[in-house]
Amino acid sequence: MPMRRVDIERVRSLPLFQSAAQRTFDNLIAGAFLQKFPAGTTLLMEGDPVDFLYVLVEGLAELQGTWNDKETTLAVLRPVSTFILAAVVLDADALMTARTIERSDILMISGESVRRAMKEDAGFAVAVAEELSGCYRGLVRTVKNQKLRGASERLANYLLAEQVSQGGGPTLILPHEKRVLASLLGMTPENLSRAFANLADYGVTVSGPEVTLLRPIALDRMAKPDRLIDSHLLPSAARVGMADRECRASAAGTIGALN
Amino acid sequence: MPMRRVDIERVRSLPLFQSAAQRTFDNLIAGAFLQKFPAGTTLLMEGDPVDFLYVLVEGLAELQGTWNDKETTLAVLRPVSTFILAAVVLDADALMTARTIERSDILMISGESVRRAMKEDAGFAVAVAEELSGCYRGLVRTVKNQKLRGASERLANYLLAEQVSQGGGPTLILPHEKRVLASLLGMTPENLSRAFANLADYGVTVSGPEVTLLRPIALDRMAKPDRLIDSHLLPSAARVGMADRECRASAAGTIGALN
DNA sequence: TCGCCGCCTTGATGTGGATCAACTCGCCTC
DNA sequence: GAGGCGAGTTGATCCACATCAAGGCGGCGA
Repeated sequence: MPMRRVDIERVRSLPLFQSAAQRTFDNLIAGAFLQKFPAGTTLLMEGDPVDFLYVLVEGLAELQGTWNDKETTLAVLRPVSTFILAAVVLDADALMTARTIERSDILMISGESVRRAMKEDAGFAVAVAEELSGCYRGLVRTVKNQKLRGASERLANYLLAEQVSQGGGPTLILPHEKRVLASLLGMTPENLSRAFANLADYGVTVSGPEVTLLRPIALDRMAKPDRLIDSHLLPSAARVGMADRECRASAAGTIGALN
Repeated sequence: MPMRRVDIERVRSLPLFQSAAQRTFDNLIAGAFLQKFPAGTTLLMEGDPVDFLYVLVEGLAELQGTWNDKETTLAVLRPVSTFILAAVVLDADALMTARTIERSDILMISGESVRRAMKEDAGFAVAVAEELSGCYRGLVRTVKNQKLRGASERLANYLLAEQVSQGGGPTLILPHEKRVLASLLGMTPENLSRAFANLADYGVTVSGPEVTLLRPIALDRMAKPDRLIDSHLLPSAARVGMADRECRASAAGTIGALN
């Protein structure tokens, strides 16, 4: 329950908190608490009022949306990222359900104190606006990805993005069940299997959670990744700093800090 | 080119600017200019650097995304709304193309000065964060709408939303060409026609741009609108103020202030 | 007034993806 | 080690939606 110094440092170094005054940051974490949740825990239900800003410090979590008994995954979050920020800022009800995928450590910061901190510390308010801008742009990418691409194209681009985020080697590990990936990419599990089968022609081989890209150039040619949809291809690597936090948000995949 | 007092007042009363200090506001519009554009003008191309925050004061505009020679409409904007805010905050390239649909009056505010104003005026920075939160949530609704509903369901919900936004009468006027609507709803024009035909069973009759809902209850039962997707059904109408700006963002339709 | 040109509609056909059902395989329990 | 999951794959079928091809209709310019 009490935060370790290490965890505090990790949170402090998030873009969201980096430019906040020390006093602001102290106030924020003063009333916050770190909690461990087992896999599969629902942290927050769609439609519920949101009392906390959540920070995933360790583990894996998922944001999903529901309608008419259908369910879809909107994002998979990995550490360290914040979520539910927009609802906190507006003090509104959650539009998405948040669930842990793995056992996770989650920091919960009072929403009320976040709103207060924004009013008192312009630096923090700016950071919040920047974070939200990145989230927003991540979602724009997601919508374009959904509306403009077919299923295998979405998968191909997801794989290419995962590849770079896992170091660029030819083989990568799917970070979670295929069923979750299918939902994230907007298809059924059955269809994800078939999409993988299609990509075999482009040198994609699958073995359990392990995917190897044997012909990355061929795959790239079919995937046609685009910097205005797929955030893994950065403009030039020059601007690594602040404003680039957007780059953590991937259209098809793990959206860094979503809400 | 010089702004009329009326226009200034309209802009000033936007949620984005309401809580800004007078001095901040004056600085912002000092370097701004109002310009008229004919219908079909491209204001900003996908991928271009963004130098201005745009405010649609009069007319109708559209935001679209492209990939691989395909095009899709992400939002239709009506006055008064701002757009391209997220890109301005991050000083990043545009992810969407902005086009006028009708002859429009557009106010352009220096992006640089917006970023400066945020740092100097915490009230304004908070307003920007709130605006972005609303935009973000609008997009979450859009994604859910897209991934969870079928074409006729999307159309039905669009019509119900338009109905309330046009005063609640049984007949409403489509604000733009059907082809744009089709793209916005994620289908082809041909399919939009057929979707309208489907809805005939639920009392929807179409005559040119004029749509009449003869059996709103039946239509509602098939559309299954949901407050977590369709923002036209507000929680309680109690909170009309600030934080509720989000309500202007409609999942399927005219997203109030998008970027 | 005629004729052209978009927008919209309608029909015929094709296809991507959903659905339903069966089967495998690894894992966990007993 | 037998049984029983639940995840994943595979195949058969179905359906929603896209695509292709005409045709109607209204607006606008010559």
